[in-house]
Amino acid sequence: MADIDDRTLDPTRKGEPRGPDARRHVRTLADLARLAGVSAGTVSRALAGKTLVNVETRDRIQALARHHGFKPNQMASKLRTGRTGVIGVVIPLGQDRRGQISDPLFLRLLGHLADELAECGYDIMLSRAAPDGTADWLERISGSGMVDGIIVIGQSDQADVIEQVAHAYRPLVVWGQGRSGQTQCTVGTDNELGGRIAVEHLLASGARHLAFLGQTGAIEAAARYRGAAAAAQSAGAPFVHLPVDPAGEAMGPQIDRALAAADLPIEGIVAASDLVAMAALRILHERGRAVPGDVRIVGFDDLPFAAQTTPPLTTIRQEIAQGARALVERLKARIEGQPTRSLAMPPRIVVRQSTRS
Amino acid sequence: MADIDDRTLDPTRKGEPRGPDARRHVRTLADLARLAGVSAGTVSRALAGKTLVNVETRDRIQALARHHGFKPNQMASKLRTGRTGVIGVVIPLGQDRRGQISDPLFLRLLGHLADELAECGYDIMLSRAAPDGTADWLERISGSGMVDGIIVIGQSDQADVIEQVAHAYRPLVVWGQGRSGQTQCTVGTDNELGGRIAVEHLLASGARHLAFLGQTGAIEAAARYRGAAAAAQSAGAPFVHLPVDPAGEAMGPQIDRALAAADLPIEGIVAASDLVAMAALRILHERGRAVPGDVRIVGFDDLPFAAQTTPPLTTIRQEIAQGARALVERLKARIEGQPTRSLAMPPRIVVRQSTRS
DNA sequence: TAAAATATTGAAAAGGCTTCCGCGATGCTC
DNA sequence: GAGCATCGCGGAAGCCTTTTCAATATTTTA
Repeated sequence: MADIDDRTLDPTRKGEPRGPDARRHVRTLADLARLAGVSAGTVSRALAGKTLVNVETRDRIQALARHHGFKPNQMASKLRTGRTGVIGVVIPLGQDRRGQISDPLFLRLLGHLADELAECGYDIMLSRAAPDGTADWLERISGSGMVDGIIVIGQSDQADVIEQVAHAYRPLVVWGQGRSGQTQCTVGTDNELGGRIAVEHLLASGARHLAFLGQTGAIEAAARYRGAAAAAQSAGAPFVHLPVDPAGEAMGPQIDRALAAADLPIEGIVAASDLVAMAALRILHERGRAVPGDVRIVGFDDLPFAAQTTPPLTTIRQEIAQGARALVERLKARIEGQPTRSLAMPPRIVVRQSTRS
Repeated sequence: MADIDDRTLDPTRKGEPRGPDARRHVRTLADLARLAGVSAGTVSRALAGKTLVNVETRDRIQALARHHGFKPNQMASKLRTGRTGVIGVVIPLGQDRRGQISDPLFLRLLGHLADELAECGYDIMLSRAAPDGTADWLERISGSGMVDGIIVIGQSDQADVIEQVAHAYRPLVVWGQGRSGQTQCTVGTDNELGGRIAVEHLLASGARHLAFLGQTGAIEAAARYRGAAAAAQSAGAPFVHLPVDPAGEAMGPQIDRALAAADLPIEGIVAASDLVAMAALRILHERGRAVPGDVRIVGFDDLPFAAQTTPPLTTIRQEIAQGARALVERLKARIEGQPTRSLAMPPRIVVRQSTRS
């Protein structure tokens, strides 16, 4: 560990943390009001840009505030108005993944949400919640007046808890697989359709003996599997499930074993995610099976790296930018008390070399 | 777009949003105090778990609060105590990347920060800031009493602005490349050392004609290049710079051109990031150049997919989990007014097949 | 020119919580 | 049994804004 020269401790600035030239006496509206020779109320109105103040006093006060680097205390403001301007974004951690937000898709969705919410003036309060069996992880956020609304990214295994909270707390939207008859408003990809599209594409490209690679514990992966299996069945194509753990180090050997265990020579693979597909590409290459020559592979998500695999990966693309927009739009509607409908976005297949012969 | 059945609009719950059985009269401490037959102060102490209240009244009040689903209003609490329990995490967007947090390393670091901060009871306020030439994007957050401290992820091209704010606002730490003589406290990888390690590894594995692949606009990438170039020079090995754009769609063709343009047969490549390295692997494979046989490649970051490329990628690993811990630890120290030192973590090379002959 | 309307501003009341201060009541010491 | 420390709790001040409400000052209208 190399230490870098650091002059953080400036002895001349020991007591009060004050600005460059001691103009930091201004901490509250009242301070600024005194300086401007008006009342606190007027300052408040002026800084809020209200028209009820004389234009020139307003400009004068704003200039003064800028000069002193004064920003009204947000906590007081939020308390008074009852509006926080903050949206809680919470990612429930399933019991399997311990203490680490790992899903790259969620992370990217978060990035898009940050854009969308910033666009309409909201700040984001991020919580990675470790469900503990009760609904407390969610109610801690919804019930404390900290946020104006909540976006839950991924239900994990907490769909029931979320549903329960959604009954009493309206400004709440969820990214994930929707279920019919639910109260909560979900936005997500139609995973079942995605699985079907993948299988149909494989069949059309000439593959007949198919496999689904990856675990189906998550509700989304299960839907993908269902769709794929249904499509294979209706085409009369053989279809097996090869479960491998997407997170662990051992994914390589697992895929290896799974492929070896299949008693048919697999010709087409639907992977539960791009990362699984990528690992499969590598394993197959190492075993000397050509892609797409011997085996074709379809991934899921279309993360940025999917275009850079060897060979580039055909994949079922989730439109997360669009999803983020839909989530925010619905949340805003719900905050205003309007009704919303859940949305299952149809995925789109992006065909690259891994299925092109 | 398929619509899912949604019973969100329950006509029986039109007016006040109240809980299942109308026990939602409890909105404030005073309400609960009335119910419990004590004063508001006592309720406050009881819910805070203070020892100044009788154990049995405390338990009684806590049970009552739980039963009514009451959580103290955070805004009021924060206003009163002056402590927000919130850390601002801000990612400045350089002018090049327009409106999208894209760097997967930053996103992963964010995940680790979420873990670390949750650990010590902090919430995260996430801001993706679009710098506008002034320091306002940062002061908006630091100056408004919204957060107890700030973590900046990646300086982008705002190092000077950050430095300026750091003079007046102490609870601020930065992820990124440190510079000597700075006031701000940075934690980051020693990128220069990383570049050097990569080149030394390539040289040791027998490659002599080397190239650095990727742009050096970002301060971190520039340091990697510097280290690599210095190591190559001191070994007397030929070294060229092939700039390609890491973000755009056109990276493939760019790499193609860059490799074709080099007048020497490149034997070893240091990539600016894993994603660039991955694209290079693909291009080389398509052109029939064997990795590691003809060319060896070293990536940078060690993102999860680096282990799954074909062949698996040797890469300079950034210890971001450790980095997140260091950031939070330093931030806590600074919040308490203690001095801190910047930290440049030595990276570690992870050797995989892409450099193993 | 008087009356009414408008434009600005000040004073003060929330908003919900935390915490200092102080008062009874209880337990202890000698 | 008197004096003293402790305990448990109620009362009230204060955190800093926003937003009425009312009061002046300025115009406009009749």
